[in-house]
Amino acid sequence: MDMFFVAVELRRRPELRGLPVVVGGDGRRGVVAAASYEARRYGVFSAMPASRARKLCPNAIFLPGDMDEYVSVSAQVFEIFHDYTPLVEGLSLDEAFLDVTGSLRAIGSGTFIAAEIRRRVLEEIGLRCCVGVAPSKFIAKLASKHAKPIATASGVQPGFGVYEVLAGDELAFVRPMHVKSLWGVGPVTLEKLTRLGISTVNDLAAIDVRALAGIVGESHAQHLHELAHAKDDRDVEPNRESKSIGNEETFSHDMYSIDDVRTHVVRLIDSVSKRCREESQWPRTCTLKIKYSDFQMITRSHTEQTAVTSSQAMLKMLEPLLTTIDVSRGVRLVGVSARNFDTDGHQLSLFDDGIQSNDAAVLDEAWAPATQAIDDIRERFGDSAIRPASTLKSTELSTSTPWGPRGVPE
DNA sequence: TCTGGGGTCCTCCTTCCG
DNA sequence: TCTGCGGAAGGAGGACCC
Repeated sequence: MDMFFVAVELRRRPELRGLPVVVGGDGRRGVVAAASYEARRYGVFSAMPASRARKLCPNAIFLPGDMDEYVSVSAQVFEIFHDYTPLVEGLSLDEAFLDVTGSLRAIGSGTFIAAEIRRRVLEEIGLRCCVGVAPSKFIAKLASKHAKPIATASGVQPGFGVYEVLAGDELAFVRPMHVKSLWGVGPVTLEKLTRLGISTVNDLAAIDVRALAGIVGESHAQHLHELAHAKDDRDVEPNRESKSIGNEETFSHDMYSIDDVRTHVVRLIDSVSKRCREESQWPRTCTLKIKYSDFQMITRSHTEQTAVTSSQAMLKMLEPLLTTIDVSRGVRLVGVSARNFDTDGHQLSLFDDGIQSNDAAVLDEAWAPATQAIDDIRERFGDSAIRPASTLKSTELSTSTPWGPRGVPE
C-alpha cells in the first residue's frame, strides 16, 4: 500500500490531499510512522524523530495515529486479496505476498490479477497500492518497490503501479541494485560490506561465500549469497503462527522509581496476557525489556516448565526479574513479551492449588475463573471497564504516540 | 534536540544432565 | 567416585524488517 497510514487518514480528511502530512511523532519523544509523498519531498521519512521532521518540513500537518482504524482497513484490503487466492501471507498491515499460481488459468495472468487488485482496492476502499509480480517472494518484493511513486525535491514522479519480472530475468533485474536493497542488509551489515568494497548486488555475487561468512556469520552469508544469485524458494505461508506476543512503551519522562516501573509492567502484562488468551497461545517464557535513559537496553527472561495465561502467573514470573533493574539509571522504556508457546495449554501440579502459590502454572489455574470473568466483562463493556488496581495512575507518563499497547484505557 | 513499536531470527554463552 | 564430553535448553543481546 502507498503510505498506508497517511492514506487512511486522507480518506477521512480529503481536504489534506496534496499537503505534507505526517502520521505519528506528536509525542515529546515520538517518531514519524508514515509520511505523505509531499512530506517526503522535504526529506521526511518514517522512523525519523519528530523534532527533525518538523525542522525539515515546518508546514507538515502532524496527525496522531488510529491503529484500530488501520487494522480495520487492512482487513478490508486482505478480503480483496482472498478473492484471488487463499494463499495470502500478511507481512504487515499494509503488505502481503499472494501466491496466484493456482488462479492463473481461472482468472488471468499475474499482471492481470495485479491490475484487478489495484483497481478494486482503489474503487472499493479508496486507497492506492503497488504490486510486484515475480516468480519468487524476494524478487516480487523488490518489484513492488520498483512500482511505487518516487518523491524528489522537484516533485512526485508517478510509479508503474504494477511491475513484473519474468522468470529468467531475475538476475538482470537484481544485479545492478545496491546491496542495501537486499533483505537482511541493515546499517551494520552494510558497513561491513562497504569495507569489503561491496556496493552492488553484482559485487556481492562475485565474492566467495566462505569469505563472506567470516564477516557476517555463516547463516547470514548463505542467505545473502542466495539472494545475490536471485535464489529464493520460500513458499507463501498463509497460516504462519506467531512466535511471540509483546507490548512495550516509551515514556515521556524517564522513571526513577521501581514502584512506577512495576505499575507499568503490571499494565503491560495485563495487555499481553489478554492477547495471548485471545489468540489461544500459552507461553512458557516471559521476557522483561528495559531501556535505560542512556539507551542501553537489557532483557531478562524466565521460563516455566508449564505454560501460563493469567496476568497473575506472568507477574509471578517477572517479579523476581524486576528486582534486578537499576532504576537509578532512569528507565525510558518498559516492555513485556511472551514466547515459547505450548499449543495444548498447561498441566496442573498435583500438590499445590492456592492462589498464593509460588508456582506460576498453579497460580494460573487458580486465577482461571477470575481471568475468564475479566475477559467477559471486557467483551461486554470494553477494555477500560476493568483493570488492575495498581495501574490506576499508570498512564500518566505514557507517550502520546498511538503505538502503545491496544486496549489501554484513557 | 533527539533516537517508536511489534515482531523474527540468529549467535554466543552458560548451565544442566546423562 | 570423580572427571570430561557433548547435546539440549535457556538466557541475553544484536540485527533486521515494516
